[in-house]
Amino acid sequence: MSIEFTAQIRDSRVLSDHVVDKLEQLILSGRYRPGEKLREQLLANELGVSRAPLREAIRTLEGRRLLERTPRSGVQVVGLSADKLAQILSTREALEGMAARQAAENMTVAEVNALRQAVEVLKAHPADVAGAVFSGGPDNDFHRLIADGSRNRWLANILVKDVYSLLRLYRLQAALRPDVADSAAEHTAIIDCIHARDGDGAEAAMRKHLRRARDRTLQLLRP
Amino acid sequence: MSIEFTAQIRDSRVLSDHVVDKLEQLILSGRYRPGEKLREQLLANELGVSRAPLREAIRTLEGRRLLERTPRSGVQVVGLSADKLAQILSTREALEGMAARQAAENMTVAEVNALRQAVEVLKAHPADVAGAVFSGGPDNDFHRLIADGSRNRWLANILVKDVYSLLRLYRLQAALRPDVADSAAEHTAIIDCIHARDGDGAEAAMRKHLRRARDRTLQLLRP
DNA sequence: TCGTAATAATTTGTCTACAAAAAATATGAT
DNA sequence: ATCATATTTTTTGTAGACAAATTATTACGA
Repeated sequence: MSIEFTAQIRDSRVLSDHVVDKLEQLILSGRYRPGEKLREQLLANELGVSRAPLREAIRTLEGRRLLERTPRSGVQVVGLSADKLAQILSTREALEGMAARQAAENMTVAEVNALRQAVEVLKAHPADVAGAVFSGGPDNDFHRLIADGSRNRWLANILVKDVYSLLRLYRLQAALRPDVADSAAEHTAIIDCIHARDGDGAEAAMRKHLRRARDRTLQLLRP
Repeated sequence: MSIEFTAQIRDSRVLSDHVVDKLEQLILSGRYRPGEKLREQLLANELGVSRAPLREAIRTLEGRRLLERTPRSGVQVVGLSADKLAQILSTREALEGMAARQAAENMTVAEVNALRQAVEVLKAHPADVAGAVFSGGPDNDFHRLIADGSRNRWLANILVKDVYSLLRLYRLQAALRPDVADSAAEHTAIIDCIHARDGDGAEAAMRKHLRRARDRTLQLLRP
């Protein structure tokens, strides 16, 4: 009975960690809507756990800004607004620009190839993207690969855990979807800079790409 | 000798919120060191609370990356490393650059004046800065004012709650302190751009400032 | 002496119960 | 009928107890 074996079969996570995932999934799938109030006992029953691990999970998701807590009043799914979305998208632009820069410095050749392939998938199956909002989807893949490629776990964590899940919530609720068709050229430009180890160029290209997507999204939202 | 809470238990916040603050303070003051393992029952006794609110507070501080949890093993204060610090400082550069840009777009004239005053305080009392690492201090004021001035609550929250507290931990443990003397000119350059509503310039100046501080810090850490 | 296995002790994870606060409902006065 | 007040009901916050897993300790054998 080796240590590696036991570590593999044993679930290294704990009940409240699973509750975090499940609850996030319930929110991101639309089961609980933005602004909706959650009753702890009901939710605990629905998830088949007691309130203790649920409350811990709530604190975690509160930290990710997916839940909002009003002391002695209750928790609710975060409310959506165009203003808040603008703030998130600006933050994303800053973070992902830096991610692209560091990806250009640190990505392996194999990872760059994986990036190109991700964009090919995007071009080949643009129809899939709409339905893939729930699970992340290929467009998310592209940005996720860059986040990981930055070799900056701190930055990647904020992007993946905090930013992307909230953006998925907006996309679902506002029926927004990334315009993959138009941004194919921009994606390629980003990859080319990363391939050439051009950090400045990669950051600039990524920020231009995200700025354009942000302007377009916000224009759709408040005309 | 237990660290009890005084009279203010009955406000809009809840016990676990106070535990978050108190525990953060214990870590940032050096009472619990980076890498140190925390035993829940002992800590709960010391704080004068039960384990339930303590565990909720732990989840919150885990989200802020100040604590690390190993399921069924325990929680420990986050470990420090030069590599991790480099990641945090790069992330900070990206975020605070964007904050400076948006501050240039959104700050009121009064806020810009407050900013100038903060720099004056910094120039007048450079000696205070070293001892002020624990409580934030005037240098923190400068960056905090810009974060607030960005009018981007999302970005400001990440900076203030996640980034700054961790940087304080590094400064305390590694006996690092910002070189306020040399950076006075850089501070002024940033403010001038903000005053002139020059977003591009403000972001560039802030990033240059932070890049220089980062290089200097990392050089001290691994020569 | 060192490493390994079995046992004991500690610590974490979860549940249930109770107290306190907030929300909902009912009651009464103007 | 409407507003304010008192009550009931619901929901949140905290504590304490128990079960499960990990860590420490001891005993044993090579």
